[in-house]
Amino acid sequence: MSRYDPATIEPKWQAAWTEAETFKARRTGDKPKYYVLEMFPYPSGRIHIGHVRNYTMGDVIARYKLSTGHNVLHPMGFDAFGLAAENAAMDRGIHPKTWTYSNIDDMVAQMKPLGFGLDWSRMFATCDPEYYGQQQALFLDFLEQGFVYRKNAVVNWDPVDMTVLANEQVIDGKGWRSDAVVERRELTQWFFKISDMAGELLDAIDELEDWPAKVKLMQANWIGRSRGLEFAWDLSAPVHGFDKIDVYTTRPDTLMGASFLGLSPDHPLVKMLEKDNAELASALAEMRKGGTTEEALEKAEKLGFDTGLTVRHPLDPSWEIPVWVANFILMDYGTGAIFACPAHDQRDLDFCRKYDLPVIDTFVALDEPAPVEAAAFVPPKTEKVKWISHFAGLDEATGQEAVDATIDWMQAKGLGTGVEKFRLRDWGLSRQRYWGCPIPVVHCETCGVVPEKKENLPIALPDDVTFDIPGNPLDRHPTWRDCACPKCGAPAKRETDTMDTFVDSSWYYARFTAPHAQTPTDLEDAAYWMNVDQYIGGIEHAILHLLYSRFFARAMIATGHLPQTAKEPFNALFTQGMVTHAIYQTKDANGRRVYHYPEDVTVEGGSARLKDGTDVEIIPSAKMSKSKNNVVDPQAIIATYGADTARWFVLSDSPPERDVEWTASGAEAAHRHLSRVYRIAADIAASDAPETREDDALLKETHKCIHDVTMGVESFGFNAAIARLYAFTNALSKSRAGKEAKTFAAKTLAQLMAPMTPHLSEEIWQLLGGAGLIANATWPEADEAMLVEDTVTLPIQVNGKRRGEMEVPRDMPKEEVEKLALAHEAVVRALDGAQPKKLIVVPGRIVNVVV
RNA sequence: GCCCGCGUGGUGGAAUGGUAGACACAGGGGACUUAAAAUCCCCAGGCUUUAUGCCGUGCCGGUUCGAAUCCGGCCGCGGGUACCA
Repeated sequence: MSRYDPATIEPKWQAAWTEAETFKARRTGDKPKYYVLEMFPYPSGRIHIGHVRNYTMGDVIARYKLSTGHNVLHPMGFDAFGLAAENAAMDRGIHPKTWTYSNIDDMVAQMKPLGFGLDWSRMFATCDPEYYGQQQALFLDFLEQGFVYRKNAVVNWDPVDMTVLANEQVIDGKGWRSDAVVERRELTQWFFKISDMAGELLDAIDELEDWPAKVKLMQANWIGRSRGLEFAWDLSAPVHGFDKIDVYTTRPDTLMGASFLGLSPDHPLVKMLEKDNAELASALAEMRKGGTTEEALEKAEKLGFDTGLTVRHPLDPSWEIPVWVANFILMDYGTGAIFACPAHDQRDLDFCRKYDLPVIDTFVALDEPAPVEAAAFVPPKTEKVKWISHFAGLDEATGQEAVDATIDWMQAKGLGTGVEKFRLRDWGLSRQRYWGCPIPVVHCETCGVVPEKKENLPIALPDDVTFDIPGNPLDRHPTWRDCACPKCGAPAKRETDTMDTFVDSSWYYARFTAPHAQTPTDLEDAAYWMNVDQYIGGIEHAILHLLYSRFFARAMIATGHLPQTAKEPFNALFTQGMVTHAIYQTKDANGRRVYHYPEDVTVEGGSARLKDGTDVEIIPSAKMSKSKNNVVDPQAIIATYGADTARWFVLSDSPPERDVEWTASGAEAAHRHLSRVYRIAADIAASDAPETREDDALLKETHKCIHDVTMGVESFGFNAAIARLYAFTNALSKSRAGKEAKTFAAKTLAQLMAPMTPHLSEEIWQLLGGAGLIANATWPEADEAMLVEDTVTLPIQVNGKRRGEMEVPRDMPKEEVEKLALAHEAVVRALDGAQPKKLIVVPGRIVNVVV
């Protein structure tokens, strides 16, 4: 008898699927469609075990849906623009294009042996001119529709390298290469008007029924709807044409606690003041140091500068408060100006203590009415508090009631306007980099900013660029910028900014429905295949990628590139966990970290050392990263055990949504199990056992297994489904049923395993005389009548603790269960002649006696 | 800092208000074998006075007849934080 030999069978069945075009997506009228999509990978060059896990999950769904009678679309592509290619160019002198396409070739070559049921004919990379040319066409349509505009925005500026840095290139406020302190500098940049859709994007979250609640919550918080009051403070004396300052506050009820008026360093008034105030200018320079991330801004030391100006309190013109510039006030949110109420905001309080500004209580706790000292009093908005003196006449009210009453009161007096605002900012899409999609506009001296003509698309990246000096090579290219103005024909200059790579990934799902169409999409194909029925990806994309995609779908509908029904492009979302692996690190003579490969480290009982005996520090459960040398390469596992073992193992032990720590030992065991399944099937094929009394029991087991595994696959409970398959394999192995019953059981087992271990399943299917490819076979259906047991084991609790159990008919009436339970030895002993205080019977589940 | 998760035996995990530890890994014991590998069978949360016992799901408290599960507060870890993708 032959042994399980994946090296032979895996290429054989892959060839058979290719030959039969099993996974080619087809549009036919007789079947429902199903579109399953995994977030496409960045072509780093090597697939890692996390990719294997991610794509295996998608493949399980795709193959399952194929066998339940769907036309399945399951495509693959590459998110191929981005920083890493430029870094490779700088570090190793390889052209980004060469590097990227060679990485794509390598990754495809590594993915194909895994036997994923993908329609490879639809593959594309976002750096293909065919793709980004259509993206440029989309951009032009968005521009025409008013979804795109230009404005100033801050970037990380490296003053030594004279270049813009990405946030990840800013380390502790310094440039990663130059080590210079980074500054925030303003540039004119392109923006998508996503904020116009903030309310719609927020409200529509409720429609996303099959999205994880945590993702919906994260998006809702990110969009951040708030209701507040916008009102003006009159300057005591007008300056630079300003006679008042508009502020927005979500806590207008604390207006009587105003201590100072704060301006963002980027506020227009501050920019005017800066011009003739050297002291202010130098304070602002200090405030503008450091990166642009929200985290950096939040954690930065709170700095202030007294402008010397004062404003009049809107409710009492004789009350004047000072105007300060404060670095924690964001120009992007509200009006870029606030009033501070230190008694009820910790950040304001810290600021006021630092700069010796007054702290005025406006409300106190009902139970402990103490004035604010070191900690601001910030109760939940739903908690009732006592107001010291409230202008709208409140005595005891919650914060929310006070806010609403204040807004009404201020509006009635004509002092302000209640407004709704969002935290969500417009999407800045300009990148001052080479390796991205060129923004298809032209700068003309007479016509200004002019959109490129569609017939000139794609505006392709030039190949002859170098990366020996920092900055954008498009900026210094001798000829690429030169062009004719599409409007007047005069010599003009191309825009040299390229698009954020999030643009590339915001519509690729739509492009997969017609990857070679001469327009961004083909409406018929899009109408057939959209929406993505199941989207699978990492939780790290919970906000940006998924929100931008939702925006893009709407903008594409508005510009006629998607049907109305594609407003929410992802019907169901599943966020899988990461595969993590310990990092092994030591420090060199200079105290710098040195990372070691797992194979160079001996781990024994929680401590690790190198071959030369050096102690190694173990950092557990870290995200796999090439630079940390902790990436597990699936190639070795596939070479040793085959793709099915790798696929089975990555699904078997952990729930798919959870992070999983990679250990090598499990792969061996997974392979032993698959060999065992093969052996069991081969034994059955070779046997001629007649039918026995055990046939029915095995048949029943088989149907229970069909039911449980189907439920598992439908609900992403892959690990539970696999545990069930282990148990069923054990049952089949021990069963003394006859050949016919066992053949049915083994063929069913092969079918239930097929989404996970497709090659082995095809082999077993063939061995046991199954017709055609198992990939095309109809998914087995459980016979409901076989799933029901006649009796159940009821646990008996006394005071909630398990004290015994009894076997009763499944449908025994409650009264009889009670009678039996009270007669149970353990209950009799516990009662000791007394009456039970309470008797709880949950039919089919449990009995609890309270004594 | 802020937002969102997660935390269960030596290990991965199961159980989503009803028998905590299914199914595996690693470990221990046995069968088969001249021997080994492979295979098959069995054991296995902790404690102790070995029982009809006690403890036990990060920590503290609460709700409930009953909590890993729900609520409140802490601790630890992870993801995101708008130019990594």
